Amino acid sequence: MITANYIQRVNDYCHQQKLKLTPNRAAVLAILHKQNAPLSAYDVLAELQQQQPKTKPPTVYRALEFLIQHHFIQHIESTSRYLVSQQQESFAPHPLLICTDCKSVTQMNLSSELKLELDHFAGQQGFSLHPQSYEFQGLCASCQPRQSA
Amino acid sequence: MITANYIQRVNDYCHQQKLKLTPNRAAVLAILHKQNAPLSAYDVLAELQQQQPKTKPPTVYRALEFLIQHHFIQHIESTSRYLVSQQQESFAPHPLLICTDCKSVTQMNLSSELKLELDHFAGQQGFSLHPQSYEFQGLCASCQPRQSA
DNA sequence: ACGACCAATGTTATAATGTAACGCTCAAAT
DNA sequence: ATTTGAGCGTTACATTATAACATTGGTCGT
Repeated sequence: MITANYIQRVNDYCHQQKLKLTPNRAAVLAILHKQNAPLSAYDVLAELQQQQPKTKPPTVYRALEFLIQHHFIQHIESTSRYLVSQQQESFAPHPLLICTDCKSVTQMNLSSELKLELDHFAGQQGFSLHPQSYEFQGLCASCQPRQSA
Repeated sequence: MITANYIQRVNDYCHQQKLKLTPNRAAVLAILHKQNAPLSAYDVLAELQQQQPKTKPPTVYRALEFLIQHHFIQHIESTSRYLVSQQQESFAPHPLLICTDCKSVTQMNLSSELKLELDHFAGQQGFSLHPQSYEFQGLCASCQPRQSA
């Protein structure tokens, strides 16, 4: 999806929900969408500074915080990167698969049965899970040891 | 379990496995075990410096790396803390529940069926999961909004 | 015993990530 | 018209982590 169209769509959604997609926030989201890859806050900062050289870290972090809170992006904890959420009908996070070797990230879909089971196990410890804010570590297809034939 | 006994047990295990639990590594593990709570690398450093004032960050990070690699401790990615793995029969990580409010952490047990299902979903994306290196975000019992009766 | 080797550690310096605190502005609410 | 509060600018700093190189100390082959 073209970034401009995507931003427009997010903008519409924000109007509906009475959220303010300010120019800063839109710019940060656009940068993440255009790259479509996990970026560090300072990667985003560097991009922003192309447009507005005086931008400082808190500006970026504040925008990221807003975008995370409303599920437009996800914070990848294990690599300190930020990624646009793959969107189906609505804006929501997805469980992430993190390759511990090459650090690549894939968004995963879990069945609703499986989500219920996870809720159940978490509930045994008194926890209520945020929907789909999970990270799983493993090895991606390219980083798995090859079979010797 | 008393820390001295625990360290002894780890030491025995390391001998069996031909791993070297050096004094540094043992000291770091003992600190984490004694506190039995998620500690930052610099918390550990401060403790170590009580015993050996000239200790520097790389010493701690190297010990942590060893301890993580062999599953004696886990790195909590979302809070940059380190925690002794709860041990059943063997040394292995556990899925973690992280409270996004108070940052408390609980180790969770999943059924083996559930683990298989997770492997299945990850496999659809070509991923092979490391056993139980998962983090789930949610709210712990104390941080959940109360029902108004 | 001797030296070659290698893993672990010591040491210096710095990189990368994230935040506290304060003040300004501007639009919305009263 | 004032008040209020969210968003942002700015300074300074805190926290987390690592690169790079020197040193030590034990193990192995000869």
